[in-house]
Amino acid sequence: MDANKENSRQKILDVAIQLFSKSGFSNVSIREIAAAAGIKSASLYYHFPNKQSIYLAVIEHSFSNKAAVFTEVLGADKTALERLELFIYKFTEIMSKDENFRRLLHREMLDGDEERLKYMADKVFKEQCIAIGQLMKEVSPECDPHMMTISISSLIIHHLETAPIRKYLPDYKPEHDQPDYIARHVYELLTKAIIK
Amino acid sequence: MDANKENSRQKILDVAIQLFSKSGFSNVSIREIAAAAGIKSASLYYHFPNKQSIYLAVIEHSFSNKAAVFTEVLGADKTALERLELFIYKFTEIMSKDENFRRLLHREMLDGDEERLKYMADKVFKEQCIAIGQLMKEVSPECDPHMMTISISSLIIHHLETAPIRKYLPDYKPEHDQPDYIARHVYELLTKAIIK
DNA sequence: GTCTATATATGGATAGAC
DNA sequence: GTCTATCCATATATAGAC
Repeated sequence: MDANKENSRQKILDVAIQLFSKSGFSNVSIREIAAAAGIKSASLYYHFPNKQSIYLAVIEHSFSNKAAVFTEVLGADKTALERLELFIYKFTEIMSKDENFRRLLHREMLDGDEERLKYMADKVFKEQCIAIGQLMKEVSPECDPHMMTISISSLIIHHLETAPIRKYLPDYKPEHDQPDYIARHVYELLTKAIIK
Repeated sequence: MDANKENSRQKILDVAIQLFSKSGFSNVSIREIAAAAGIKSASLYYHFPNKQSIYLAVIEHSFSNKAAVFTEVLGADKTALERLELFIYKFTEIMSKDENFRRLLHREMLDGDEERLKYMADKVFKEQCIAIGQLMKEVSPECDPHMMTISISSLIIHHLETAPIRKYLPDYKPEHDQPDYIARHVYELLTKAIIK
């Protein structure tokens, strides 16, 4: 039946995102994906023409709908500074939960070709970047919106992404891994100068 | 002669760091490394027992001597704030020049096992983290030294590392890629609150 | 130290039955 | 839609000559 076709396709994508996120494109075999999806590798070729197309479907599926999440927060009926705070907390929370997305993003930054990077820029980031840039100019008119936007996302993503190594670094405390702690740190870093 | 042995070994490491940095461990073949080093793949096994050992040698070679570079800057006879500024500019400049190191680091964060992450923490970062943490407490006694240290390095590394995609993002200007511009942005972000 | 030749394994992909 | 069987390319690694 038709339901099986969609079921299998979805199952393949579900296991593939996990595997690709964990190990990267070339460290995941067709056989591995098929086994995790509960079918034989030949059957997988009924749903996708080749390995590359699975990966691209994973990227597209994983990156779509990310842009829309923050539109609400960034357009809320609050002061600019309140919206900034809200965005930082929301962004940290969402990024903290979606490790697959974070790692795929990370991998694409290293190995994505020009076409894929442009796709990500246009379809995943552009809309939010404009909104955050706008917000930053409201908060601080003379700032560089491009640099500030990158800085904010960098701070949040990097604190989350460095968790595996930070625990071996000086002054580490378990609460450093908690989304709210990270969000607070980032918000205060932006709004309070370290010198009085 | 003995010189040839060391020459070949060094040549292999030199080409291997470039290839591993560019494509990652599993996307580089022994044949590729051998060809780039000007020998046949069988000859490569005279110098290294297997592919993994080449990679580990590359990591060790590439990551050693990184820790010492900043000791001078961080120990300079200046005010804490001046040392912070000096460190940020120096760190940005060095990271900007050594793309191989940056990308290997990036890859290790994704794929490094516990042992390699611990090695990196101890041998590459620990010493500097302590120095920067100390410096930050001098500049701002009530700050969280662990979070501040990660934040500073994140900001710098991420601005450099996102260069390939930033050019497709809103408000991008070519000077955003220049080390001095990035360093200035980071220093001002830390020292000037975005709200007055 | 470097070579040629080759053993051996694994992975992507296809053919054709059910 | 999924299977079994198989082709073919590529990769790591070894054997043994020079």
